Amino acid sequence: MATMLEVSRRAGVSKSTVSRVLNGTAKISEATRQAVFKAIEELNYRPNVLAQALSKQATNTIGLVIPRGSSTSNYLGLLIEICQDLADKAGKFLMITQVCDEENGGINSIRSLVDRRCDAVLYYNNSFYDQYNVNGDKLSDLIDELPVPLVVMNCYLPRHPNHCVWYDHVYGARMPVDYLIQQGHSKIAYIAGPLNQRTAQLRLEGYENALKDAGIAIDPLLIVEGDRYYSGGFSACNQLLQRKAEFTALCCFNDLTAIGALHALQEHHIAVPEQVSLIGFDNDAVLDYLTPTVSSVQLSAHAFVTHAMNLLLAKLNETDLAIPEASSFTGDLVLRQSVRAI
Amino acid sequence: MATMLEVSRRAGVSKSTVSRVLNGTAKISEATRQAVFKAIEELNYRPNVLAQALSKQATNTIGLVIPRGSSTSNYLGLLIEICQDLADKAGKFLMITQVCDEENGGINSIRSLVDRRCDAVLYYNNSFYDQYNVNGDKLSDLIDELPVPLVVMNCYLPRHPNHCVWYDHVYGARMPVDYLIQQGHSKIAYIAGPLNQRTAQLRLEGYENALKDAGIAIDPLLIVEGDRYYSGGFSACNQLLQRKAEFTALCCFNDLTAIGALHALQEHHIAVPEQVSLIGFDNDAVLDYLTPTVSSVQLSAHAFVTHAMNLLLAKLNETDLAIPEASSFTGDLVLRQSVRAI
DNA sequence: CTGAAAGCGCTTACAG
DNA sequence: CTGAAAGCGCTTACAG
Repeated sequence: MATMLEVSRRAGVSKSTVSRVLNGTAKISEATRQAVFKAIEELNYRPNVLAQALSKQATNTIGLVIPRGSSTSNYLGLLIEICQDLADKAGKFLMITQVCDEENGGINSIRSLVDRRCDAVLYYNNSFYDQYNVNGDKLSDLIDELPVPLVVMNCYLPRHPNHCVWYDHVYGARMPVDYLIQQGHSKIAYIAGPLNQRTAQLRLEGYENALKDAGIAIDPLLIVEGDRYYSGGFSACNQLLQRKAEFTALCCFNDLTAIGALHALQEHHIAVPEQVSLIGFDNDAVLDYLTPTVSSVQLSAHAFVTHAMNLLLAKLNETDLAIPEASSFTGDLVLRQSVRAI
Repeated sequence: MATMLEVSRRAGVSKSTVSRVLNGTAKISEATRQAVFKAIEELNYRPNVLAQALSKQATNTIGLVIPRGSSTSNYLGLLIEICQDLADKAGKFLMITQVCDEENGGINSIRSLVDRRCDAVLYYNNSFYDQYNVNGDKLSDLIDELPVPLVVMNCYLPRHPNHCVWYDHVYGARMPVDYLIQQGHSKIAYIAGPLNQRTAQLRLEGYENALKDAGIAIDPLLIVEGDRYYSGGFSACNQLLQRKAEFTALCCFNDLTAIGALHALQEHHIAVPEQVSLIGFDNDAVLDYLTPTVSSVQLSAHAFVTHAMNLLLAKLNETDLAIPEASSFTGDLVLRQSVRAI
């Protein structure tokens, strides 16, 4: 790998001149410019970005920490793609790394990006290991300590509301339940996500709140814990059926759970929506192609991620985004064949 | 951000000593060790990885270039997770970036990782923009030119067979067709992927080869182009039905296509598998939860990615993996309810 | 318009 | 066991 010094010698000029030609940071005579470019070409020279960064004390890089265990959803692809696009537009290099210390909530991964002198870091919290939101405190401490801006996605930090962007899972999860109640349902079952996961707790809370507010008693027999995968939805639904507790509607932690449940219902020849109305969560594209098509709640991942990136870029420019009340996102209920009034 | 110099002053020693304590690269008296650690603690010091890399002339980093437009599949999650795990195990930092120059096949993204002095780069080619495999030549040239090892996934480079790992799409795609023929089918339709994509071309070729080898004429009326999404499978299948060309089996470019097609068949009250046998490709987990469950071809992404990473690590150690014949991967046919003999 | 020199924050022979 | 010095490959005042 040729260095700038070698280029300068070959071109018969000084390093400084080569640097100036490359950065367009001073007027250089056309002759020397040509000579420099020729030498660069001949030596196949490429600047050492590390050295540049060290010297300039800036890397022009944004770090993104992505969660593990997302191989079952396409959320990750969206997240990365949106961040990449916005980083490109802002002229920043996006350096992505995956959480390597799940038990520690990814703190090490964030640190590692900062150690590489990212100008700012974006972190997606999958909340899986965060039963009591302990990571929340660690994250808050980290925000105070880090020399660069950190924006946290999918987690609400009371001490740093303007450093995070989160979904209102409670509200999102009660929307389908509210709707079902409005349609005359009162025996509404729920298959939760893994309840050691904060998102799962919050969504269950939404389900319960909707029932409470409607004066419907919460029946523990109508609540089962799934695992956020098809298989968990399938077996949870089978459990539900075994219990013989009647229900006319079933809400699920996510779409995979709902699809697993649908399969269980169909195996038992329980007609959807005639006998049971079904609603998922996430609005996966496949729902439109199932028979029946399945209703769901759509969280606008696009708006969400875009907001987070813009918040980060604003912090970089120290023009903190005027933050609307709270950077909280809810969702929309998307109705399909799987639901009917009673 | 405290520097090593500040730490050394606070501890009353030289920079060299601090460096040695941190790297365990020399015997240091316990007293000074303690003093150094104390100073580090007090100053909240973290080494500048950029400076370390520049000085050591090594970054201990592996670059991974991921494709765009993968937001519809969960392949990306798998790819990243496996690479991250293996990098962790090898004690390397994995630096991920997404292709930012699709039209150029990601060459710039690879370069940008090399400019950041990654010790080696892994690149997943999604082949979408590679109708005539032009990128293949560019990639081959790049391999010759780069100062570090580059391993290319999902693309066969004739000049560099030991720098790439690829799926045998032709063979993979003919497996279901061979099986159907063996089960007595001869009127087998096919919904292709977008045919400007190399993978789609190769899989179509597999379908055609199977028919040819069985002495079955290829009927253009039984071939439609989809778009690799549900919607394309749905409308392609509708086209197929409109043509009134009879078929007893339908193979698809991928599972999304098959699911879209299944929906179209069900809307037309065509029973699967009684009237039409259906086979997808990729073996998405959802297939087990559809009604009927849908057969597919499983490419072992895990083995594939693992092999690629190991190849890269071997190149880093200059102990080029003894490469079996060719780093080519086929798949397995996974049979489910959607297929029956005729 | 161009060069010599100092500096970015580390590591590592070379001495002692 | 420890320090002074040179070097990694750049950038950027400071001169001219």
